Amino acid sequence: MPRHVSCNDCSLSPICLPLAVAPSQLDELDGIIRRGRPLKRGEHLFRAAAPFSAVYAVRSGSLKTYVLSDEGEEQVTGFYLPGEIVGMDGISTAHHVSNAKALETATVCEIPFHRLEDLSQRIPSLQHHFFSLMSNEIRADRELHMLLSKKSADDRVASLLLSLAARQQRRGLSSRRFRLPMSRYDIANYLGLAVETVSRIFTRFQQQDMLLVDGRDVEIVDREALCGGGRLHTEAP
Amino acid sequence: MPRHVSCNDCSLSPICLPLAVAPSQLDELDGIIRRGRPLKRGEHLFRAAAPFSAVYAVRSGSLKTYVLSDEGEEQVTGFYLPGEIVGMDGISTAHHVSNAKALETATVCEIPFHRLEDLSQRIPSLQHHFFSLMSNEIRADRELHMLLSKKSADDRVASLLLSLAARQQRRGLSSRRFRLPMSRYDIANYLGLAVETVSRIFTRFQQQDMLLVDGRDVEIVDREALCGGGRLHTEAP
DNA sequence: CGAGTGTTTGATGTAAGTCAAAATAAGTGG
DNA sequence: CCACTTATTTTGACTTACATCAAACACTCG
Repeated sequence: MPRHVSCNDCSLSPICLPLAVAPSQLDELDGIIRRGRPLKRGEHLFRAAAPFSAVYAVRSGSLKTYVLSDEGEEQVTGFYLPGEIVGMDGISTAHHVSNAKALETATVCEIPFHRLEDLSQRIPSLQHHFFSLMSNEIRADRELHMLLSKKSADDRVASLLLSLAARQQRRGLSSRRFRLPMSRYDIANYLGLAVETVSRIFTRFQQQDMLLVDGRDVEIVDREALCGGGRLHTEAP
Repeated sequence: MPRHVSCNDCSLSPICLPLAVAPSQLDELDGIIRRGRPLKRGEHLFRAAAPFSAVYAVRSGSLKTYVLSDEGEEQVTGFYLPGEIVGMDGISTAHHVSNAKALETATVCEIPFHRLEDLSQRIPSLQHHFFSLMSNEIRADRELHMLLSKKSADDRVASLLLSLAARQQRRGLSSRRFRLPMSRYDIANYLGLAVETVSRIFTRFQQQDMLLVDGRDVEIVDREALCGGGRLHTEAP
């Protein structure tokens, strides 16, 4: 992938920020974006407490965000795939509150936030889109809240798989077969489960012919069953 | 409380939207705000799937937001106290995704969202403040995520009590003694616990001289111990 | 090719859920 | 204002889903 592809030429533009900007104004957006060198697996994009100055659009690869509790234990708070925006939780505090780390080789577009704010003053649709993006993030968090507080371990894993599948689809990729960018440990941590539990659920889903698993490669065989929350083809009473 | 108090005269203005608007422009903000009749306990401010047209600033009383799962079970997603903004999760979808219900008699200021967007185009600090507000919401959700996926029932209840205390303080009220606007059921639901568990924890906190509880009236006796997550005065190893 | 992660599988423990029922509080209509 | 109904809260006995502990088994990558 070329280092200095412009928004104009970027294949992600239909699902990224450019979708909110008229073609005639796209150069203005393009002008404030800084394309960085690729991050290697394990490298940090930003760390908690570092000054907040920008949000980032993932161009390739993937990242996870996490926070450390007072006791130093890690909590994975999100996974970010190409076309998604990471770093929006730092806006209110002037410093980042989470850490962002590459799960694999990844490239991001850096969008200096104060310049994005300036631009949003002149491009109403961009302001609106950014409000929407943040609102989406809030909505996703509410769903996660439900997942963590009400749903079984099976439901949680199924739900994450379906979310990843949907996000693949949005990029025009297969929603049936894909490679998980994150470890079982990260999945478990994100979903509030033990690694062993996640591993057992993957094998069980496979035994129940809902999923084909080969390490990090997964194929969703029975989408309906997964939607039904892991409970295999149960009928309502 | 008078029906048509303006932002100028509202005691909440230092912690509400007006804090982001210069006094000279406050009338413009004031002009788009609609003050509704009080909501009675149990009345809905908005319902999921209803068209989204506004966000709301709580002026008095309190509300909870909740979503219903496919199976019809309720998940409480948040509590909103005076000075706080409710309804921001509907921005991206053009319809509300959650329900908002008054926990007690409550009054709100309705802020038509498209007019707020227009105003934000002209008042940069208002745009920034609104980005901040949403970012704050995201950050709070991340903390909740940690709470739900890593922390014990004790920690969760303690954490909610401390959050409510902090929000009391922001309004200039006592952070030691206050009245819980929500039922044990709502607390349990919000924190992903059973009602019985919450009730037991309240009594235990009282036995451990951390809390004084009389129905919904609480007094935080040992703030440190609560911060320490319910684990009574544990030292770091 | 060996050291170090990451993943799977099995055996056992426990925090918190569920079920049941009493005690208390909050409405509500006569 | 009081009797009655309906919600909310508390307490106790029992159950369970998932965590934890332990150990073998793959990758992968210097």
